[in-house]
Amino acid sequence: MSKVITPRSEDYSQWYVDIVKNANLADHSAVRGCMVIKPHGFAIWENMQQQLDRMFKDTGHVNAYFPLFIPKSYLSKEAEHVEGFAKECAIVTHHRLMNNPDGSGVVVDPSAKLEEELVVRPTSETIIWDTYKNWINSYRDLPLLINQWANVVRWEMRTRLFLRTAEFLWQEGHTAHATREEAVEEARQMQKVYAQFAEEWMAMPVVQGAKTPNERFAGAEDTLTIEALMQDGKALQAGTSHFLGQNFAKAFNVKYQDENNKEEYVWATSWGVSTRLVGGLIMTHSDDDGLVLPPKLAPLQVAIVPIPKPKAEISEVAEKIMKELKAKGISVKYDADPKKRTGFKFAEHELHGVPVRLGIGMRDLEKGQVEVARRDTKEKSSRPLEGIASYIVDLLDQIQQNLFDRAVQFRAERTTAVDTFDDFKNALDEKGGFVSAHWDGTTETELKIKELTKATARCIPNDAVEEEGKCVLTGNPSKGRILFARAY
RNA sequence: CGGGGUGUAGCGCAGUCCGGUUAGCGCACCUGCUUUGGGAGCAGGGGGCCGCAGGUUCGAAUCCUGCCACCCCGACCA
Repeated sequence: MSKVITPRSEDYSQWYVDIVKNANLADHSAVRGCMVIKPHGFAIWENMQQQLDRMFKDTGHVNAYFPLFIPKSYLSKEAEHVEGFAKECAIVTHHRLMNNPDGSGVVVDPSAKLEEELVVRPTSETIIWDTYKNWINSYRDLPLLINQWANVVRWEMRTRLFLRTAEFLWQEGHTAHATREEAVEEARQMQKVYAQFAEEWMAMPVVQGAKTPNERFAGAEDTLTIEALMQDGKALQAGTSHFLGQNFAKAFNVKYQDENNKEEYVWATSWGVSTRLVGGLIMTHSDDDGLVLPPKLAPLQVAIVPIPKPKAEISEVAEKIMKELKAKGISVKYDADPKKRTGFKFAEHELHGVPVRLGIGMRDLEKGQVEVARRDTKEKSSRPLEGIASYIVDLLDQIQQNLFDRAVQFRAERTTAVDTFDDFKNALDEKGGFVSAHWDGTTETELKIKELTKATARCIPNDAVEEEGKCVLTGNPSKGRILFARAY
């Protein structure tokens, strides 16, 4: 039986699609640019949501929900203050259908034209700030720390499963603060929360940094980002946290009175991560046998397979192990389906990314053993039944750590510091990955580099050291290195 | 929106150039037997408005016209 996954070396893009489809995560929808997230894919997203939500609440945020439809005029208000807001949107113009007079289905009722068009939210800043205007009067109302879990729609010209779909699920935090300092600190805090989630839960190392002015979110004074590196050497913007200054407060007239009776515009942040993270997770860890999931986010952590088929003695042992594992908070399934062959089950669990598989056969039981297979390294070993549950708990931790270490090592191998433009181009062509280089700080140079190499400025790393140097393209003076990469 | 490509069974494809029996193959699915410690083998079977709409023709998956959808590469973006 041949493999169902295209080896990565042949076509990375196809490899990624193979995994998404064969592991039953998602599919293209019949609706333009949208995707259907299947149960197994959604379960991963749910686990992400659950942990992120916990982290948001631990940092003082609460959830709320705002409308899907945004009157077009709200976006005009934003546009007056902000250049380059999102323009690729779905727009609602009518509110009724009617039977087609010629009998062929339904048509839009022309008499049901909306007075004002509604835009399906591409992001919620405008409607949220229009609402905040009514919620904020006094310094006592601040800070306002709200998050929303929602779907948004952007009429992207080109879509890619999980990474860029016309409709996607995300969370967007929108906060209002009395002072600039507090808002800046909030934006930094959320960047850290995202980085911690990416590294500790997704086992996906990220670079924390700030976007260059050119790459900033429209309307932001500062855009903080976490940047991950995929196995094909392309970078992925995995999350952003924006310091919005007073731009939205001014656009929507959101003011508060301070202790001295003085009126002041509030300071704002917004931050978000999306189902794109699921794509990032797949592209960070998976291999030619399918999905590889970090134990902390795997919908199923342990699969127990009877070899060669279910038997009373085996299921008895399996039940006992399951009980112990469940008591330790581990999700586990006994795959006793007699219709599927053993080898098929092995392959299927690997395809689905189950971190640990236990194989139990009569031969093992006679020796008081079970077979333990780990997904990350594909190593198999026989372990004594005695104490197997705590062994597995440790093993899951080890796998989580190993995935992270492996990804860190990969990133280190694909990160190159260069001082000449030739080296810059060579590094991109030969290794891909991040290229660390001096830059003169102008948008003009940044765009020129993009034009010549297809690499964009990913970020100015938070931990960049002050270092005198010369811009890799222009030779103009530079105070530090920033990261470039070809990106998704 | 520009350039290229593809639409044939649930999925992947051949057939189209050069029109001609009943449209074919692999995987998947159903039935039976044999298997069963790494994606089983054999035998039998079910499933098609050949993207849609026109046209040419005795005859169209195949030729012509128009439309639609999807994919890849750009531009845009989380």
